[in-house]
Amino acid sequence: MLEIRHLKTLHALREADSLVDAADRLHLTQSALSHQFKELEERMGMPLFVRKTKPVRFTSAGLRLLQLADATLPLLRAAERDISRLAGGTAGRLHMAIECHSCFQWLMPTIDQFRDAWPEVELDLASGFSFAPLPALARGDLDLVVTSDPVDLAGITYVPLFTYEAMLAVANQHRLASKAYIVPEDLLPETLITYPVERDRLDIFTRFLEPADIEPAQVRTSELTVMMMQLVASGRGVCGMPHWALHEYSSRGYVKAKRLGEKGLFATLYAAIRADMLDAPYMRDFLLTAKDTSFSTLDGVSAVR
Amino acid sequence: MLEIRHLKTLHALREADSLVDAADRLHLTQSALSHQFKELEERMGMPLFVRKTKPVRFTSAGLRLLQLADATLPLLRAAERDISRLAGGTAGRLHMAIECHSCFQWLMPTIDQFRDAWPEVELDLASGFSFAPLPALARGDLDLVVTSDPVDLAGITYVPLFTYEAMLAVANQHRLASKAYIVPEDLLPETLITYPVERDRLDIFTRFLEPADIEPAQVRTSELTVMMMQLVASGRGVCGMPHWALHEYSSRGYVKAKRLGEKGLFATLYAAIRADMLDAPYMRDFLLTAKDTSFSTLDGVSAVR
DNA sequence: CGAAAAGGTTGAGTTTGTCTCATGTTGGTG
DNA sequence: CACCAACATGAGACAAACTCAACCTTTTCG
Repeated sequence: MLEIRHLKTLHALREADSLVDAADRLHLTQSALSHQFKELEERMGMPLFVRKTKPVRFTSAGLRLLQLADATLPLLRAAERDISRLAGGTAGRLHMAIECHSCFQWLMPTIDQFRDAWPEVELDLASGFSFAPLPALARGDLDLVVTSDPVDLAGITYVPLFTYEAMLAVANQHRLASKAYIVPEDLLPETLITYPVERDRLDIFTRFLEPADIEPAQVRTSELTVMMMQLVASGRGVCGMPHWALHEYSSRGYVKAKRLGEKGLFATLYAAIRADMLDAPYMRDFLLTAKDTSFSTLDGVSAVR
Repeated sequence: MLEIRHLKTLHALREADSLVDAADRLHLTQSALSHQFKELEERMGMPLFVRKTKPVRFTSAGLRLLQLADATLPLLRAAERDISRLAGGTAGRLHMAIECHSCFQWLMPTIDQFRDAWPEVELDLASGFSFAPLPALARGDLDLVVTSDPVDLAGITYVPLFTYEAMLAVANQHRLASKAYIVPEDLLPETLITYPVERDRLDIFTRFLEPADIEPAQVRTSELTVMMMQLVASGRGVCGMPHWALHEYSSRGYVKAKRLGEKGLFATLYAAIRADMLDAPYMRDFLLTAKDTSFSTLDGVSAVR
């Protein structure tokens, strides 16, 4: 019924002040506009503007449609721009979210580097998200989610970034500090410090304590890594943490990092993206950059920054 | 380039879970949709969805267009609904603004009555407007403005509602209370109470005091009519006011209403509307109702409510 | 005052686009 | 292996939208 062409014509007519002028702007003949309006006004059942005046005057119906044009045409242009960016591949959008709470410090250098290489790509990082990130990814609201447990979802692929060891941070003089590795039972009398998230998103519960059916004496949470290290160092608890996040503190002798289980507890971080985004050159580059950065961070004799 | 049809098809495709199904909903053949998408994807330079899966899976580009569809299709529907209301004439919109500060109490019974007669018409009354109402009327943001000074504006017509006399309210024992009528000089030593609006919108200045080049000893403002009457009754000032607004107070002996000038100061209230709205039946009826109500109010032995 | 210019309408003819119909292709399934 | 379901493709039908040319109407200006 109503077409975008009509909205564009109305819009042009407001800018111009006659049909002739508007036709020029639209690269059409004046006759075309006349026909167009005749038919549209017939369909609408009333005139849309008064032709005799200069500039033309719109009727209430015309004004209502202009209002619609003002609301929709910009949206349309924005979408078309986004699409052509997607097609071009040198620019686009990269809205991220991270599930892994201690990934900030690792992600930042990646982002910094990426921003230099792809200044045209619109970067955004949703951190404290109140929504489920994977559905948002599938819906198109997000473009990349960093997660450690890949769930099978149509259209979503997981690109492994790196594997790390989750370790236990204990105070230097802690009774566990001299053990070769930690077993679940060791945590029975301990206070465990975690990030304030659900248990089933913490590997130390899902893959270490719960399989052995062990519950620590106490569990407390903290938002900040430094705060957690503070608590651990002063002997008020222990905490599980990626060894690369721990490195900064253990290498300076603040705390000791202990292996969890005889063979260690390893986890892999994945970048979840929509399958078709694998083709976007900037996405390929981001993933490579992320892997590179993680290697230098992991082997890092240098402190994590 | 991009057409509404495409957005509708995409939308239908998301609800359905195959091209065949979507085609059914749109009352088209599957072939039509296939052609449509082929051409659209060609224009966009990339696929919009994956066909092999059930339900279909959208690519990033497809999701972006769906987002556009979600944003624009509702706007479109709303506009079409408004237009068909305008055409039908039994329903529509009537957003009003009043320039005349003391018109509320007069307008209310009109509105009450109108609402009963035209329940389908969406009524709104913008009172404390920070914007200029007449341009808003021309733009289509408003549909009716009650004003006492009609300025010539393309496409705007003024329908006279009623003529009233502006009078001066004074305390019963006031020195002016016994005069047959008030002359500008009488106000020289007085405190004049007005509504808090610009002077050039107050008839007592523009058409009574300023022509005689008289300035009252003091001018103070008040928002509420009752408050102004209170001040007048206790002898702390005088105020100009439509006689119908004054009637409630003067008829009960709280204040006295005096004529301004020998022949009185008369003003006419107009309803400003866009010319083409004169044809809308509900608008015609509103204007008639307004005139009727104003008559009963004006002759009103009954108090204004 | 009359002619030219400018804005708009209308009808005919042409182009373009969009649908249907018929048929071909592909991937999964009893 | 044949069949089915989903989708693709080509040809033709039809409608929509544009251009061209002629015509009407109002304004402008010598």
